[in-house]
Amino acid sequence: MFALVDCNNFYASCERLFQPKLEGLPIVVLSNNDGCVIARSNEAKALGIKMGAIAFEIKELIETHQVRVFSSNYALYGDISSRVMATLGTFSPRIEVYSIDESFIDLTGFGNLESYAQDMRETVKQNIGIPTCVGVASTKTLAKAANKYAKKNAANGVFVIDTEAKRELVLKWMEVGDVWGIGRKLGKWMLANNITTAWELANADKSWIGAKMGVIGLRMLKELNEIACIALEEYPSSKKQICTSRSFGTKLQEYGPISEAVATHVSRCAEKLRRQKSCAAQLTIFMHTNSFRANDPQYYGSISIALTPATNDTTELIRYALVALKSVFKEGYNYKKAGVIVSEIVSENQIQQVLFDSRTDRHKYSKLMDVMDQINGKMGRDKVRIASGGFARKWKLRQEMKSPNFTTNMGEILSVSN
DNA sequence: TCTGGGGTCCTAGGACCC
DNA sequence: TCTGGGGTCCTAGGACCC
Repeated sequence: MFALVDCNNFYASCERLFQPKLEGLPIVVLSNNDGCVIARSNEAKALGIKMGAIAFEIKELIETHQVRVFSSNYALYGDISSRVMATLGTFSPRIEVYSIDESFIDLTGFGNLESYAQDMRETVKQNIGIPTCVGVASTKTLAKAANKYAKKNAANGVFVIDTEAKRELVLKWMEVGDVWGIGRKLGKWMLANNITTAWELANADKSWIGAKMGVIGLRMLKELNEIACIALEEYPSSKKQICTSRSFGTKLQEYGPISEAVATHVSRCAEKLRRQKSCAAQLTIFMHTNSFRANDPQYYGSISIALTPATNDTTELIRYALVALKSVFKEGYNYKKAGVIVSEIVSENQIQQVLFDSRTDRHKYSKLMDVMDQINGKMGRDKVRIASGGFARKWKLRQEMKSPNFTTNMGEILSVSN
């Protein structure tokens, strides 16, 4: 049996943790650059604020109803997430952290699942302060469905599918578009073919689904019918591709600040590579204008270069990246976003060596990176960094309403006065 | 004025091999 | 008139997830 534990309105709940006066009030959290809504408290949902709503378009609604608005604070959410996951980890030897706010937990062999799930919820709420809901079932897809049902219908926040009647109840209640793995396109197609509920999908003609959706569809049918096809993944496999990209706070025309942004993104990618002990053999740089500004001339530039040998050295990656950037940068555009992708990722101890390496002192640089990571790990991100990342940060995000980093920065720790 | 960021898997088709 | 059988690798595009 799998439990799926999902935090309720996670980002909004995190913002409330250290500001309990916000309890009961509508809250929204905005995407990077304060662009659109990515999390809402129940009160905000009740006002009709949609997921993905564009911030400036709902300004009036926000003002009228005194909605509290936050810029996203990923340092906070990430830290709270790891605390939630650590607590959940005490409930089973096998847990898969599926996303920042969700975990699958193996409960095979556990007795009285209903009260055990209830206990997990209460412990997380007690220890961390984050509300959750729990769905339990024999496959991951059904656990997802049970969780969704619990969120809407279960007073105690828990639903266990342990009888055929309960499976039928949930699947008949669930819209087909809400099934895990059915997105916008397939959802539309299902409706056009008179499949409206998860139950109808579970009982649809196999060969017909197979023809349209291939093995993914067949797997989904099995999962909905209690045949588990998707295993618990306790240990995250290393990434095959790593991307760091950001929109700029304002539009940029000049090469200088854009190159600083790119250098900074490269540093992040290199850190992520080193954290998973791997190197990349390909580097892609992209940059583009704002496609929403219909009257602006548009440009999308991108270039990929091979790295031989594969590397995770920040200094080397930045050097390549800036050469690449020069070749795609064109004068005369209003740039909105730039990003870096590293791919063709290999384990750091399985690198194909090259005979004529331009760098003969790799071991020195590798030590340098170790030291940098150690210092930054202890003293905070970018305490030591490569100068081409710049200092003016003209490209930095708009984040006008960010809460303090209550749990990750000593300088911003909650202060209590009498 | 203002529209996020980061991933994975699968399939079809082309090019190539013996 | 007739033209085999069995593979692999790569890429682009489409779909999905949070």
